[in-house]
Amino acid sequence: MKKISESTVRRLSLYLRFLQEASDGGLDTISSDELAQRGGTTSAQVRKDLSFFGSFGKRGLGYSVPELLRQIQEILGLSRSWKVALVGAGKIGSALFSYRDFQLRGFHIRAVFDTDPTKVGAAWGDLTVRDDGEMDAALREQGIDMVIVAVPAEAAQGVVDRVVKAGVRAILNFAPIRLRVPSSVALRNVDMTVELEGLSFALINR
Amino acid sequence: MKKISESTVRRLSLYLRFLQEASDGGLDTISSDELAQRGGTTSAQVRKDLSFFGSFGKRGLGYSVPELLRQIQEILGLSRSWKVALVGAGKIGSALFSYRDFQLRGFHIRAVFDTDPTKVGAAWGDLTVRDDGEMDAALREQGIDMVIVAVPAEAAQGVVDRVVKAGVRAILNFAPIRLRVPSSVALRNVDMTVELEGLSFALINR
DNA sequence: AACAGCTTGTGAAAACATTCACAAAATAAA
DNA sequence: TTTATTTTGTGAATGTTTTCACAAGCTGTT
Ligand SMILES: NC(=O)c1ccc[n+]([C@@H]2O[C@H](COP(=O)([O-])OP(=O)(O)OC[C@H]3O[C@@H](n4cnc5c(N)ncnc54)[C@H](O)[C@@H]3O)[C@@H](O)[C@H]2O)c1
Ligand SMILES: NC(=O)c1ccc[n+]([C@@H]2O[C@H](COP(=O)([O-])OP(=O)(O)OC[C@H]3O[C@@H](n4cnc5c(N)ncnc54)[C@H](O)[C@@H]3O)[C@@H](O)[C@H]2O)c1
Repeated sequence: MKKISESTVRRLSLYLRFLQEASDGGLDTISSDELAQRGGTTSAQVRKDLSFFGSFGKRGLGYSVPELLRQIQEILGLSRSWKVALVGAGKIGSALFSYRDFQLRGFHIRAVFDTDPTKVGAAWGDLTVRDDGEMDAALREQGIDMVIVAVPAEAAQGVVDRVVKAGVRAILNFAPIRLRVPSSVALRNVDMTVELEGLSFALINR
Repeated sequence: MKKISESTVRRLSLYLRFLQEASDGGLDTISSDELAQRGGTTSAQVRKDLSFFGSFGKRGLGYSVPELLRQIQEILGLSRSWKVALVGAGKIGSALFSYRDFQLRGFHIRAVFDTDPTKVGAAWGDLTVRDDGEMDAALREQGIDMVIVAVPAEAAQGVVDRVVKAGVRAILNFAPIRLRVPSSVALRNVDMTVELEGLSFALINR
């Protein structure tokens, strides 16, 4: 299969979101142009993005909202549910844990780990925060698909090495550090400092 | 001035971080190749990125760590301090508020707003959570440079319209929605669902 | 059945970003 | 001083992504 760019995948996520809104609004067809306007892109871009995966539209008409919704969910792997573990039960960890949108889209947090004895044992929803030492075995036993890393930067690489060794192949990292992972592991970083610095640059350059 | 790409700016942020580490480690020169390896890029890329802004290195030697540190801070606008307001004193808002890295890099949260009467009036550090109704005037009075939007998606566009009208020209958005802003306003989105969906796509495509 | 009005799907062109490759400059050693 | 070694800065080459532009296909109308 042809290599799909990261920007295409990001845009598919956005299209999916608009389709959901359109669907909630009772709309049943949508054109590439409408999709584009909502996403701040062009209709040609929308069509090109979709064309990597097939032809889902009807000329003269546009796309069937429920049909395209289903197709993009399929493409992105969202028709199944994913088992997620959260490492680091701190401030950002707890915000993420209670974030309903994740559940809603099929990302289910099934385990939470921390090293802090004052946090281990705490009840979080229907889970218990477990000791970090149990992580390696638990990831395998529970068949965890993805790990969210929300530990301090100094601890992050160590955690990730163990996570990778345990066979997990997708990681979402919140620590402000460039993690090293084998190329077989998918890694995304959420780096808020980089975003703020980008804004700073924009402010002084106009 | 030539247009600088967003990827270049992102990488500058990363270089800055490595330079800080190098500086803390007592290193006083660094080569484009060392910088590249830490950032998962190539030495040519590092040199090209820097070349948009000047020549900071010495052939045969590399870059002076403190000098390049200062230069990149200057380029990114980090030699001054920025006044930031936080809108939405919820779970993610409170995590962000207590995030020390922001302060450390010159982003100072100077005001927090919320609509919820049970939150308004609460003491957050040396600030008081203020009523959302006071926001428009306060942004101007305090000379706020940037706003962090951490309100529910439904409320985000409304908040942003007011923020823009109040003259703020940089926004960091956490709500899972595509905000519309005039092109004179810099906008960055932190969209965790998009990242998770990217991981999902990666998992089913190898 | 033919025509008018739209919108898709897609090669080709244009714009943009990364990598290559090497002359130029700096240092240190002979 | 000359030579060997290192690493920058940068045009040119290559690779990637976006935009353009239009034939092909679908619907509804006459
Ligand atoms: N708070 C924010 O808004 C924010 C924003 C952006 C990035 N981050 C980053 O996210 C990470 C967490 O930030 P936070 O504010 O939640 O910090 P925090 O101190 O509140 O939480 C970190 C948690 O990780 C736990 N921990 C430490 N080592 C561990 C290990 N080896 N295994 C498991 N758990 C371990 C700690 O006990 C603590 O509970 C940091 O890297 C931070 O830079 C935070
Ligand atoms: N919690 C997370 O981990 C997380 C992760 C990613 C994105 N987000 C997004 O961040 C936003 C906030 O999420 P949260 O979990 O903190 O929700 P939350 O409900 O805890 O907080 C939202 C806060 O915004 C306030 N608010 C509502 N309308 C407002 C207005 N017009 N002006 C000012 N304040 C207003 C509410 O009173 C509440 O205190 C949401 O858009 C959410 O989708 C949250």
